[in-house]
Amino acid sequence: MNIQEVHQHLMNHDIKPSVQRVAIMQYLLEHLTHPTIDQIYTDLVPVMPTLSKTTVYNTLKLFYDKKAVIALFIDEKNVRYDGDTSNHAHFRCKKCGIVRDIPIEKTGIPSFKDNPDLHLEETQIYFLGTCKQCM
Amino acid sequence: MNIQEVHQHLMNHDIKPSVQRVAIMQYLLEHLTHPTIDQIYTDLVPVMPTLSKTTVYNTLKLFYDKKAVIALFIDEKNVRYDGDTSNHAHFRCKKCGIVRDIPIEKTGIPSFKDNPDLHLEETQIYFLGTCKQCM
DNA sequence: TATAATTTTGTAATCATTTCAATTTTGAAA
DNA sequence: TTTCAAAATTGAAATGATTACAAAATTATA
Repeated sequence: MNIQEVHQHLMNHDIKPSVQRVAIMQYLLEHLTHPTIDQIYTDLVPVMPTLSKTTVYNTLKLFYDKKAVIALFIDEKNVRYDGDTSNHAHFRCKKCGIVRDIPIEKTGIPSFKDNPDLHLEETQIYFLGTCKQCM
Repeated sequence: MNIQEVHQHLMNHDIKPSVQRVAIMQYLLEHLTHPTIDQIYTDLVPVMPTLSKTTVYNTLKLFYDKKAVIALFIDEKNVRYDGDTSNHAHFRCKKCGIVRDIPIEKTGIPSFKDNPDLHLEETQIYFLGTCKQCM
């Protein structure tokens, strides 16, 4: 996705684009590997040397609040982010830590109809176990 | 649940009982409020003054590894624990932070049949949103 | 009882995240 | 273009959860 498209993508989510925001969103859209803040920062600093880690934190909080990214709490160590906001689940291998996407059939998603006293904003489905390589 | 029953409960999970382990498990079984390590420690120290927070960490890691408790990563701040290991989901209010149990109809649980290259150990379903009080 | 293994404890270290004030950038108005 | 205010970025310091580790205490075993 080129810069203009990322720019527009941010605008669509009511986020004022800046050089840093575009770079971070572009990174997320091109790296669907559920990176942590540190991974994003470490990968972007070489091409954007003035980038501050605080900016990465600020920016991802903003993206999350605007629902432009998914925040994954699947890992107790650090939060991971996913630029793919479509409906899907995640699997984490307890041994090597890798996080994989798991497609969810629409019928497989737990419903929330019977809780009128709770306003649902997001549903997170995590599978934990062992991947083939670690078995 | 009395001490003998908690003792047996630990044995059933292949956990060697100790005074601390029994106290912590009893606390978890009697407080299904998804407490954090700090909450458990703070509540138990008055009745067990020599208790160390490290012991609470060690013990809950052990319980989790033995699948005697559920660990909730629903909160990016800290891990929460649930002595109820039966199949259920959780809701967290983004405003006040309260974590509630959500019963899940068996049919509502996403299946994992189509992933023979992944060994599934646990499924976590989190709903995030706003509770009635905060609306 | 003596000894070994396990568990508990407290301190110090680690590391992700937040706070905060200063600096820089942006955008609008003159 | 210049000026000014608001917004965004930055870096350093603080916070707070968790882990590492070694000593002390407890428990199990010979």
